[in-house]
Amino acid sequence: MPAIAEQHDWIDRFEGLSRLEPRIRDVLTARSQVIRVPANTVIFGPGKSPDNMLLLLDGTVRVQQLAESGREVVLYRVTAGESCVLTTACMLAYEDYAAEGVAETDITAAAIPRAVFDDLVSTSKEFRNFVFRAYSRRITDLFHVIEDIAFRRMDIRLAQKIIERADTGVLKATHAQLAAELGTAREVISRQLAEFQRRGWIAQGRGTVEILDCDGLRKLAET
Amino acid sequence: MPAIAEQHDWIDRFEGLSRLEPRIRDVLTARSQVIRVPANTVIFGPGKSPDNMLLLLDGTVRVQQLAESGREVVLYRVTAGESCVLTTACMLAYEDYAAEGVAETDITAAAIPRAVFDDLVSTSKEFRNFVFRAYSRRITDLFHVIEDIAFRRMDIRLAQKIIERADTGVLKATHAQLAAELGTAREVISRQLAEFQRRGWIAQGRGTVEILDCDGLRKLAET
DNA sequence: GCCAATCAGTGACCTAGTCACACAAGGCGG
DNA sequence: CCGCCTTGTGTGACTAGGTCACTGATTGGC
Repeated sequence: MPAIAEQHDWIDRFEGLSRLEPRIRDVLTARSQVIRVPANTVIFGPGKSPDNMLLLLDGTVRVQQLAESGREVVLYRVTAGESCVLTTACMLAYEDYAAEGVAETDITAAAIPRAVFDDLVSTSKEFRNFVFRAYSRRITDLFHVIEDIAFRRMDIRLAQKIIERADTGVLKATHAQLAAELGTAREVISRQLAEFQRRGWIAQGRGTVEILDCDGLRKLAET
Repeated sequence: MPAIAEQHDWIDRFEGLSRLEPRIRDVLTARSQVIRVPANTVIFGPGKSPDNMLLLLDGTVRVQQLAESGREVVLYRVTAGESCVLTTACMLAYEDYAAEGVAETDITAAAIPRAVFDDLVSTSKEFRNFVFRAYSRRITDLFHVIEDIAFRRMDIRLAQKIIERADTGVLKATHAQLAAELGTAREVISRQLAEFQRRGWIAQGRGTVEILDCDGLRKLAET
């Protein structure tokens, strides 16, 4: 059986939980459970609300909005060290969401049952802060999405997305995936990428975009 | 001095607070304050976070997103009997919002200081539910905005908006205001309204839209 | 009655999304 | 290794929506 300190270990991966009251740390570790979920699992979605709040330990969860037309937009990603507060919102769901959360990689997460969540919110000021800050962050993310979609040009948004998601200089994604990411149509992406290529900023392969001139992209993205 | 029952009165205007624990009702009334704010006051916005959570007793608050370009979108409205949870989010602000809340009419609201809010969340399960439900509702609203902007046609959105906001059959709003409402440009509204008029669905005046054929509009809106 | 501010209409032009394709690259069973 | 199927990409024609630069109309204030 692992020592208490070891059990507590994962909590420290959450910035917002570092100052959690010791007593609360015990409750959190004792009454939550570390779970593993394979990539591409739908964690929550229309008609599928989970009964646990998830604190992501490893991997990323993509939260996206689906339209009846089949088009999509990515709203935000939950990365390791963050909580999926919308899960909480789903648990208390006022109405069914049109959004879904998908495991983008294999993930491990601490699952906090609803009752425990309620208990923690009630008894720990630090946990309350953590939860409200997480909400705040997500709402800010949504505001950015709205601003982007409503007011920014596609070429700029695409350039940003490429920079943001191509850590190694090569982005593995099809045009269709990038379109879903930005809430537009595949053809639009194809045309924009063709233009980027013509300008020598990128090279394309089947399912990949390679950055050749990051500065070129960045200059556009910062417009 | 008003009787306790009378002091509690406003609480009952909030559906979500009807089952509040009696002890909590007392705290809420004793430690919150009813305030009045004239129309067009900016309640919160970039660089202006309030230190109270507001429960709206009368009037409406319009929450809108501003772009540097000067364009706007209305995100949602808070009406009497609802709480302005984003106010809370602002209080704990993770980051400055690009959104602002404006009193659309003269309003009266119960202001709950931050400390009291925290206290209530901690001690009352009913109040917690109320708060989380309010968050959930707002997030749902934001999802709808995203869906609308990203995937729906302007003519449909405009028709819906007209129906939604013209209770008496006459809508008092300039083209520019409708454009800000939907996050588009004034010219687009002008052209769409001209088309609606041509079809005999509406009549226009300076700053007004009169519905002539609600069924016509509705048929479009339900597409 | 005049002026300035506000509101609405319009054409030209550009960006974005839709539709209907053609075509190319890999994957795989035979 | 070949044909075939799936998936990914390219393209032209067209519609919808957004921008720009105007004009003209209405109205409230002096």
